Amino acid sequence: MGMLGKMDRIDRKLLNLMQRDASRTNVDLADEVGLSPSSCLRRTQRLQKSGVIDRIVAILNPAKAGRVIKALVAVELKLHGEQHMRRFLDIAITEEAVSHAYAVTGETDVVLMLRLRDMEEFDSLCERLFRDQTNVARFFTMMIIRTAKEETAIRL
Amino acid sequence: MGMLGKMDRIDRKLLNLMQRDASRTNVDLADEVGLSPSSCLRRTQRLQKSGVIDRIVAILNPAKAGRVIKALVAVELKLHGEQHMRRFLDIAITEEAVSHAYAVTGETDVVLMLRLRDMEEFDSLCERLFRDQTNVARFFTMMIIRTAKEETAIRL
DNA sequence: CAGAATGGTGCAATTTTATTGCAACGGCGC
DNA sequence: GCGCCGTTGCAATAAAATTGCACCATTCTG
Repeated sequence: MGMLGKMDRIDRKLLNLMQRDASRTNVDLADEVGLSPSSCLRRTQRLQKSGVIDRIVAILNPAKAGRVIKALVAVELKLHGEQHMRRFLDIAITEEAVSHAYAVTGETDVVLMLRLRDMEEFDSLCERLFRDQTNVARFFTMMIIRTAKEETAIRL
Repeated sequence: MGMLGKMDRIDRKLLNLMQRDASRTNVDLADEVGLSPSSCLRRTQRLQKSGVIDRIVAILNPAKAGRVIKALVAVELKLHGEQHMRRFLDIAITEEAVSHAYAVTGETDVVLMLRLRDMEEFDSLCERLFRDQTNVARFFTMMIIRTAKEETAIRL
């Protein structure tokens, strides 16, 4: 799995740069890491084919694209079997407002991250996910007051 | 803030496509949304300048880049004032293993998302963040067993 | 140790893409 | 109707990506 061993300092530098800004041209990146454009390009292409770089995506400004309200919900299931867990997660991940869904250890069984347009969407979501027939014993809602850090990049 | 009103169907289509794969060429995108390359390019440039597109980044495969272990930690502070909250968050966000940090409502005050190389890193992190002098009353660790969904894209 | 094999590099030629000027088109208010 | 504004497509230009090639360093092998 880990391909860190096959990577040198320049690969790591490239990955760090591209995690910050992947819109830079190959020529630009090559200049910064001190390689020729062709050589730099071969590295980035190799990093993509090997899967170290999963994909290149556009990150939107949530405030300018709607869905401003964020919340975390810790869910405790009634039935704790593997199949019950999977069933609940399958339902949860189909919801557009659910951006993250994790099975976790501890007091609760599942943690969901929500991105909501408004509280009405929260209300209707709760009705769909946390009703009697969905195997939910209890759930604890944590509205996110402030986002101090939200970092998808992996430091290398 | 919300600039959704000024966007038409093609803008939304472009944003959805670019959130999935921003490595596609402008020519390719133009073809898919049914515009000429020049016109399509002007749209994507406008979306970037207006800030709807915050940035273009490379997403790495965590398993192939280290930091395989993920955990959520709910933290309850001793002192709940605004300045105490800020002080704790300021310390937390400087930690590389802390990928997300939120101030939240509910039983606890702060939720952290951790990305760890190994449990030793978790141990040392706890010593730095959750000691007496860091204003932490209690903390609840939830190791992430399974990631059912992890979506940064915003559906439009 | 010599020679081959492997992998990475820079250069230069070629192909592809991005960028820009320009005229035309459509909606809208006056 | 007429002009205004923003958007479009086309074509020319500039920039970037891609590829073939020869060269160099390291490692493997006999």
